[in-house]
Amino acid sequence: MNFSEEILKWYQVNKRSLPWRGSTDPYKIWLSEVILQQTRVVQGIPYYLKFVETYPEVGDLARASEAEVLKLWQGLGYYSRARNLHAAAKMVSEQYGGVFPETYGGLLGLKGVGDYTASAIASICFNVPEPVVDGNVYRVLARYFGVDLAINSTEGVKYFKKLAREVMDVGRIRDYNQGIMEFGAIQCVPKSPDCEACPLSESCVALQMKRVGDLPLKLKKTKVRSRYFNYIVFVSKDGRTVLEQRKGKGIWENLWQFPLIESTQKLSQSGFERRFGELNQTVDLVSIDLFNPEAIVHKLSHQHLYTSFWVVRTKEFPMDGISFEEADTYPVPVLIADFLRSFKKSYF
DNA sequence: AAGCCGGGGGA
DNA sequence: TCCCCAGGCTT
Repeated sequence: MNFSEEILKWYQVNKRSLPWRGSTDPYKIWLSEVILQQTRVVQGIPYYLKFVETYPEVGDLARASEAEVLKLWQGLGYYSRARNLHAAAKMVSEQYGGVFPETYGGLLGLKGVGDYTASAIASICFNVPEPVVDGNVYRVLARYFGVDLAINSTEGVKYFKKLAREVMDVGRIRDYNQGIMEFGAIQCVPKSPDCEACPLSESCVALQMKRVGDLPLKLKKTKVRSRYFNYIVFVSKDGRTVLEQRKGKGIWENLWQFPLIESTQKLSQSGFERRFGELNQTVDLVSIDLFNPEAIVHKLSHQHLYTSFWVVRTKEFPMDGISFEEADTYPVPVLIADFLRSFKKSYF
C-alpha cells in the first residue's frame, strides 16, 4: 500500500465523530473550517454548535448584526474571522443568491477564505481534487517524506503544496483530505508521537533518521510586546458604567471595552489621576480606587498586557452609561469578560 | 517576506 | 515556559 492508501485505511478505522463530519453542506463545512483556523477541535466544537443553532442557514447569519456575530464568537480569538465570516455570509446571500460557489477559485474569493479553507470546502463538499495543507499535513508530510524546508518559508509553502498534490488520492479526495488531517491530529502528533503504533512507521523517513522530534522545521516566531492597559471603570451612583468600541487596526477590532489609558509602564495612583485629568472629563468625581493592586497579566501569543482596572466612582452621568447587566450583552475580550465577572462578585 | 491577529491546552 | 492549534490578511 502506498501513502494515500494507508492514510485512507487508517482514517476509516480511527476517524472521530464530529458534529460536521459526514456533512457536505458547504455552509456547515465553511463554518467549521473558519472556526477551526488556528483553533483546536475541542475548543471549536461548542462554537460550531452555537452558530448552526443560532444561524441554521447562511441567510440567517447574513441578516444578523456584526455585533451579534462577534458576541457569539466571544472567547474564540482572532476576531477578524468573525467579521470576515459575517461579510462572507452577506456575499453568498446577496451576490450568489444564497448558494456557495462550488469551485476552488470561487470559494477563494470569499472573505476569510484562503488557500487552505477553499481547498477544504471544495474537496469535502464537491469532491474537487485540491489538496489541503494545514498544520497537521505539514507535520505528516515533513516527517514521512523527511522534508527539511521550513513550513512557514515561501519555498517551504510551495514545496509542501506540490508534494501534497502529488501524493493525494484524486478519486477519494473527500476522505483523503480529512484523513491526512485526522492522522496528524491523532497519530502523528507534534510531541512524542507513538511511532510504535503507527501503520506508516516502516516507510517514515523521519523515524528512520531519528528526526521525528525536530520535524517539521519552522522559522522563529515573533517576539512578544509588553503593553500597559489602564481601564477606567466608571461606576455612577445609580450603578451605571461606560463601554466604548475599539476602532481602527490592532487587537480586538470592533469589540467593546472600558475607556482605556495606555501607558509605557505601570501607573501609580497619582500617575493615573494625572492621565485621567488630561482626558478633560466633565464628571463629578467621588473616588478613584485601583481594583487590582497586582497587575493582571493577559498573555496573548504576541503581546503581554499588564492591566489595571481603576474604579472611578461618580455622581451623575452626563454621558450615556449602561448597567453592568447590559455590559454582558456586548462583545468583549476575555480580559474584560473575566473582570466583569469578578467585579460583580465583589461589588454586588 | 515579515508582521499581526486570541485564547487555551499539553508537556 | 514554550509550542501548537483543520490560517488569513495587511504592509
